[in-house]
Amino acid sequence: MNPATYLEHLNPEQLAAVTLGRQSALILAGAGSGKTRVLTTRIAHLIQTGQVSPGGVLAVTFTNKAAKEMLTRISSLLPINPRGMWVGTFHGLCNRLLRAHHREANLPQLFQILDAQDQLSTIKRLMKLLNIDDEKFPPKQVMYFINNAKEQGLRANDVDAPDDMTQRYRDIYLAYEQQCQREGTVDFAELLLRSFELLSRNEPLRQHYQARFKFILVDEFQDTSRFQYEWLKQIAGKENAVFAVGDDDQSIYAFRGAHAGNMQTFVREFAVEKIIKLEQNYRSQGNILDAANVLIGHNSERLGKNLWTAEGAGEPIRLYAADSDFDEAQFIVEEIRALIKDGVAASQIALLYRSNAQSRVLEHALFSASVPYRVYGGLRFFERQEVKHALAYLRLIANPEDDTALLRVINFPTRGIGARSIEQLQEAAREQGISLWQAACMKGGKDSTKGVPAFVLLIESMRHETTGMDLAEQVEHLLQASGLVAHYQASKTEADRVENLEELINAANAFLKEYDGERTEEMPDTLTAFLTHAALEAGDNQAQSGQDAVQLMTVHAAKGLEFHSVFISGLEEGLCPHENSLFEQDGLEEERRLMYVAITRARRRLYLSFAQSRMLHGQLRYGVPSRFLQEIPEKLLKPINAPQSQAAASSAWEEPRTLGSTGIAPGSPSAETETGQTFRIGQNVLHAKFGPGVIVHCHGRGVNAEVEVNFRQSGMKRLALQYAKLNPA
DNA sequence: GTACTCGTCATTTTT
DNA sequence: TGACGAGTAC
Repeated sequence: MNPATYLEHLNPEQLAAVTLGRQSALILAGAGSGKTRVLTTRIAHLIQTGQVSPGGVLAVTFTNKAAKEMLTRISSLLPINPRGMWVGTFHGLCNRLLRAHHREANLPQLFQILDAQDQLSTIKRLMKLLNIDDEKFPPKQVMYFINNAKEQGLRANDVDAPDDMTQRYRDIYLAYEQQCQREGTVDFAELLLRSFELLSRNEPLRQHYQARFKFILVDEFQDTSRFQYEWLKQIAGKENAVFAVGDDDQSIYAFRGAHAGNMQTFVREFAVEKIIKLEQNYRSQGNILDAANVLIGHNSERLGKNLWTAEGAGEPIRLYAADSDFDEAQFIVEEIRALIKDGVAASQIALLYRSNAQSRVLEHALFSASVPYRVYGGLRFFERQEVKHALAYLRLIANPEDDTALLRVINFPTRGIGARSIEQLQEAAREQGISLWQAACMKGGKDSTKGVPAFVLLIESMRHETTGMDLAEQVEHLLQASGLVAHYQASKTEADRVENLEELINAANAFLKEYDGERTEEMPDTLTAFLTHAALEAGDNQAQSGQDAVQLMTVHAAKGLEFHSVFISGLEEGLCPHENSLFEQDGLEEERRLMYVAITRARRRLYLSFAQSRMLHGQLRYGVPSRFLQEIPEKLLKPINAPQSQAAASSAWEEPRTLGSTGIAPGSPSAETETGQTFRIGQNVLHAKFGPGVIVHCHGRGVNAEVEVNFRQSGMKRLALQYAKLNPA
């Protein structure tokens, strides 16, 4: 394509970002401001104008989906083979690096990648072996400890252990480290750490890559963790230009290590001169953007940005106050039907919520009204147990030393190898410092038609019979030979899993088509490549795709997407913002960003709703409208109703309304104690006896001050502040 | 080994 | 409320 053509439709800021020379820059790209376009156009432009060859480009994204999208869009701009470019997730790129330099990284070339499940089961197994009480040391905590250490760049021996407890954790970490090394397995955090160490310890290698990647681009920079940032520094060196694109207002993954503060650090450490703000929004209409802008304005830790649109104000934001979660769902379904009737595609309607538990009522209502819908979340394809079983057989073919895989299938389908035999194997393996597979092979002997010897034979014959087959044939053969298909077919309750096994053959075929022609020096083995693919991208996590259906998902899952119409439901204190977040550092601001992300998903129509009562954990809870609703200017909102039920009339709703017509409870109906301590509706409190709860109703002052509190455990209580030991949470 | 019961737990999640 | 894991009984 002619450069003039693809540069033509960019706005001035986008153009400046795209055509920036070789210098580090921070692009603050607001929601819907065309950041992917900027990224891909820049890469195309750099190559087109000869500033760099494809091999000199490194682009990092957070999801495989984003990486794929980027490659597709670059290919549509440029007639080049994008293969020379390194575009991928942090983990994908680390994998590539480690495969290419496995010797230097002290790994077998065919190392296997453990997903979170595998990692946890490895830890559990190890702890059992070491006789560690899993009550005192919950395996999940151990996993968290290990990953946390790795995220700080620490090996087991580097971890500070001031007390016995930590020391014990460290011991397990050490054992885990050794176990992985023995098995040739690598977890997600290890991919990062290992490749970081590879680069930092191997100067020639580091220089090689630093010389190669002249232009480094990072997408969703606000989501980088501290360690990922260090990793970037390592590969970028001092000379190279890092082009970081991100939006601090959309940082919603702090809970899993994202550190938006990297943006400021980056500006400082990379001597960034150019900070370009992309503020023109091409997605939402004015009212929606105004609401988003005002809301996010309540956050203090911001780099500062204001979205605007060339389009008109559009429709007002609709606000619905529901009596109950049931009523809320009912309302949403009615509106959805009306929208669909007006010609909006069902797939252009999204139903967003803070936590997955909220989807149930909504699903139920949609189902009853026979509105087609699709729920995102839940198990992903490669995480399903039947698929993991099948993959375990594949893994054993590729590498029999893989204890995790062996344990997974040594007795699945059942073949008479009980817990005792397995313990014996583990015992033998530990004593002699060998793998379970080796121990199993030695246990040969008398009757090779049963038990462990039969299993050894089975795996070996599988390996022989599959040599020479292509990947899909191998998968198909293993499914049969292992007895997996027969097992599931025979099952009454799990027969549907056979479909997924068949789907695995399709996945193998699809994988072959996509990757086999492009075998690289880093990845000569198709089987390992496929297993890596399975671990690194677990596949879709949406149920039944296809079909035009309403989309249900958490706000987190909606990031990066857009819809004609968006419903944000459950806007109650305790849910959104989530009560747990209030205890966290920067928690409330992150919740507000979440709300910001949710709002900016909508193109034309936005519905906000809350319910005064909601079934949660089997208990009826009375909620108070989210403070975020009060932060949105009233003039942008159009109340659909005022609450009318008896329940509503007798509860918090009777308090004077400062916001009048919107039906939003005021921010300050409060009760004050003699000592001057005040409590207000919606506030989270802690009671000495009843534990945590939310204030639902306040009345009186001084010695007469009373509050009604909905306690998490014990439900509604009316307390006289004079006596109750109530503290703000 | 499997089917059942009981107890526990309950944001958000990609790689 | 309901999903899941561990433990128990056959």
